[in-house]
Amino acid sequence: MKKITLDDLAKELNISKGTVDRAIHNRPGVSPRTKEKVLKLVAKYNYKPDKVARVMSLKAKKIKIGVVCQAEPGFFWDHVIAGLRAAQRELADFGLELNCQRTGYKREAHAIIEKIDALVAEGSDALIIVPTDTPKLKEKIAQLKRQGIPVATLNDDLVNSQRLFYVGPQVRKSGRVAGDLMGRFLRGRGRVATITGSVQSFEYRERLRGFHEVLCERYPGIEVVGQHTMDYSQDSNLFEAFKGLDGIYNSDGATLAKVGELIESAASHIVLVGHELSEQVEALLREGIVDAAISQDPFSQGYFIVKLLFNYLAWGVTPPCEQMNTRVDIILKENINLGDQIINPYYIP
Amino acid sequence: MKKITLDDLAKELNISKGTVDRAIHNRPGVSPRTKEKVLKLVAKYNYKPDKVARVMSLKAKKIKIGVVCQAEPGFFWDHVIAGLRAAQRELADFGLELNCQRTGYKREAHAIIEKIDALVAEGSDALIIVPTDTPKLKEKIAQLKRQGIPVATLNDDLVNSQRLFYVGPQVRKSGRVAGDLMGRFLRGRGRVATITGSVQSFEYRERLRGFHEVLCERYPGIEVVGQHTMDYSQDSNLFEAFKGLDGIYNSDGATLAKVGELIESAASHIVLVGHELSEQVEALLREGIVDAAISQDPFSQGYFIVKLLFNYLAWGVTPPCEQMNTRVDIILKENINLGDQIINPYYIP
DNA sequence: CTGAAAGCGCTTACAG
DNA sequence: CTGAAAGCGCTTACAG
Repeated sequence: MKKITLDDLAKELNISKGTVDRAIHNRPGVSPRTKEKVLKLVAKYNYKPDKVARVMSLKAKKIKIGVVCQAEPGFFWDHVIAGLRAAQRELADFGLELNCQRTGYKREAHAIIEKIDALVAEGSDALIIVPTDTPKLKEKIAQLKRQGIPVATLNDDLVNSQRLFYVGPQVRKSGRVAGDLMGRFLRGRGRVATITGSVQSFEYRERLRGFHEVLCERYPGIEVVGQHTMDYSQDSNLFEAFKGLDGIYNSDGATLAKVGELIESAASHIVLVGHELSEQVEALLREGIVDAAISQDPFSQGYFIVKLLFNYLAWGVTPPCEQMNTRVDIILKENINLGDQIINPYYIP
Repeated sequence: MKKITLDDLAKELNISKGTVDRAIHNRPGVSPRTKEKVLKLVAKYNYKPDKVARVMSLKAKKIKIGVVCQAEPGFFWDHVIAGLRAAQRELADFGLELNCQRTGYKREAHAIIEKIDALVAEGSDALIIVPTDTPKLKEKIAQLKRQGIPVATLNDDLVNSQRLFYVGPQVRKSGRVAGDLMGRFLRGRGRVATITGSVQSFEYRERLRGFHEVLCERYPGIEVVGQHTMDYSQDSNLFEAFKGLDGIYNSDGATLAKVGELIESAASHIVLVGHELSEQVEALLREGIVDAAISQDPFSQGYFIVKLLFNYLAWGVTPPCEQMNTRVDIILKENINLGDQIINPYYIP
């Protein structure tokens, strides 16, 4: 029942540990015959190298992961970064080094590629990026793959690229959840409007699509009477547009607090459903202005993408699937701040 | 910038590594003067022993955690166990051994204590238990603490005991969330009844309390017209009692599927809010019979309590607080099965 | 292509 | 009370 070691295998085959090790890890300089013998025995005993010993003997070698990550809005991305850092702390003793480069709100492909090149030059073994959907970036990812540098996508996927895997939300589903909430809160009837970011984005479009789908399928008594856009960084007055509405769905994750304030100043009783938490949104939830906020669990996005990529690099563990999704959390007045991250022993608030 | 090691400290003080090690870990046989010198230097450099090397040198020593855990209902506890196992797999190479003993639906103190004694006899370094609130068990926990065996409570806390920490849900809050949902789904008016488990339990009582609190505070137009009990293991017919109701709150986590089926057969449009997921409850959510199920994230309960206790035993990391809460997840038709556990690389479905 | 040996940074049994 | 040394299970530079 004792755990089998390299030494055991070497003794049984009457060869040295070094040779066994080389055979197992496909290192050059092992005769095919020897290699075969070794692999047979490995399979027989289901031998797995001891992780701790491996890290121990590789002390000098660091595993470097480079990150190119959006910086704004902070109420969302700060939590992603907190997750990245939590994983970094957890894995520091196992040789992980994380280099995190932040970009602005607009993720221009050229800026991302520039940061990627810098990270590669500095010696990154793998990259985590928040991509934009451009051919240039896809080509870059393919090229990195050829160089042996795997890329994982965070928060936004790049489906037809050579990226290794994706960690992030299911945006369409989160739109469907919004539709579900709106339908229930209005008991199936009323006039609603949608407000979305002015930027053309896959994310915003998919959310709206999910929202409309659910209204069509299950709440025919709800009429969508207006579709507005709004900019994260500019003021906007949709005051007039709110008249006579029963509900508003705010589908981008950046303007919920603004919309809430507009409604508040209009002193109307519109049901407001939107995405992402921030201090302001939490306050508006408490006041009853925002009725529900749907969160995509930013902390977990950062935390798990690092753990998954590290497992891949350090122990050769391939993730269970290509797309791994964070939760779609429904936050109401009564479950703001419940549990969640605080339970993670590496989380530092 | 190089990481400082035991050897560095020893060289700087012109003493041996062994002595430095003994001083740092409060092991016997170090003169006060030497100890002081060492600790001063440790503080100066903020020296932290390398975790990997520590585990490496302690290979022979296992850290044994014993678990006394409820077994039923399986739709809930199976996920707790899955979480325990996930943590076990993650930490196996670091010396964790987990021995999990399961009890039945009713957690009799004497049965729990029996299992505790067996686990201690077998050499457990620490215990995780799902307690019942009896003086005997509290006394047992105090006694274990005196023996140097820390106890963590899972899912159900024992507040005035000597337990080290608690991981589990905030039951009162989850009742409040239920009240919030009921109020919103009924738009603030209607007749509702509550159904709870027939067992006297802190958990059930607190949930009902939270539910009533929110109705009182925020939804005066909702009238509670009936309070029923129901047994997890017995049939029950509340058919008549459902007449004329707009909503039902099912506060125990075990009978939601049953209540749902009763409502289904009555073909009525009662809003049904309850706790915990199971295959049947998921089916009822899809059919629209159950309107919302509130989950307390059983997987995380199992996963994190093991990680936290292991961190305490292996590296001396004390958890950030005494009570660590898992999430209060709101599950509707549209966010069944979204993300969550699958993202954990050690989760095996 | 293969082996013997040193080393990663701790811990501990043994000797003094 | 203190030191010198062996050992945990891998990896790799070096020698053959």
